[in-house]
Amino acid sequence: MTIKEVCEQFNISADTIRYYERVGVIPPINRNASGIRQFTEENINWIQTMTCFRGAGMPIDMLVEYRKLFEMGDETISARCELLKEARKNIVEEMQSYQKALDKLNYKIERYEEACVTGQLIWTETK
Amino acid sequence: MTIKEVCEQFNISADTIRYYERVGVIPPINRNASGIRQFTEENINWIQTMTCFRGAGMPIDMLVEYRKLFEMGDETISARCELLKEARKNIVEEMQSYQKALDKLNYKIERYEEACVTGQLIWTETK
DNA sequence: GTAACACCTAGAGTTAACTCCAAGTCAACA
DNA sequence: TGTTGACTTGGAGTTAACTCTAGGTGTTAC
Repeated sequence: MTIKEVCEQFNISADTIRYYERVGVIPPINRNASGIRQFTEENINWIQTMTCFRGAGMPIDMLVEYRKLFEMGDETISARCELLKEARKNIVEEMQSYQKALDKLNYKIERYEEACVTGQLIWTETK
Repeated sequence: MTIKEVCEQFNISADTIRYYERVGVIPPINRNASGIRQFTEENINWIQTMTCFRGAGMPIDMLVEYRKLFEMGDETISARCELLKEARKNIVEEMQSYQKALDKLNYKIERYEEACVTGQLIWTETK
């Protein structure tokens, strides 16, 4: 698979993929005779996982750390598990913030929609 | 209320509050005779709302835009409503990404925990 | 054979959102 | 009265995560 196809599949730029390889978010990608990246199934799986985690705000250095541990083999299984649990904790917390904002937005949007109809904007809470 | 108390209440830095005032995320705060900010109830409400929205990734310039519209009075009600709907759309999308990552994390953590017990790491999916 | 195109590298530049710094003011206390 | 500590300002610096640029190579289309 070429870089272009990967870009299209995951909707990220070629620069981003090259950057991810450079810093170690994804493994080194094999090149063909003329130096062009040829992505294997396994490469694609890494990209899929890492872009998924990035999409939930997991920082680059945490992803790099995870991959490093992975490279070190089975003796890092519990370390990887702990890392992922920490990531999960962060994500759950983030989602709670998002939910709070969503509740507030829904409340405000409702009030604004009432106001559009009635011409009266009434906040029964400051939420 | 002093800046220190506001910091403690919302767990943000004084620099951030001053920055928010400077760029227009929150209204100009009244000063006492010696130039020190005195936060009113209404100021606090703004800070509460804006930090809530920021906590869900809503960008600064969108918050500034919202406040600008608010300052302009009732004729911007529908514009504010649209802005908040767009923000909500973004947040809902973000939450979906977060949920996907969370599912993947849960799957991986389960496999890793099995592996810690059995010594066997078995991925039945590449998710 | 040459033009267009997709790719490569190294390294510099950009952006958002803070965060820090220097220099100064003011109130309260020893 | 002087020093401590919380605050002020304008402006510079930082950080993460890309994103862009310049200069180059290899493959395909006419």
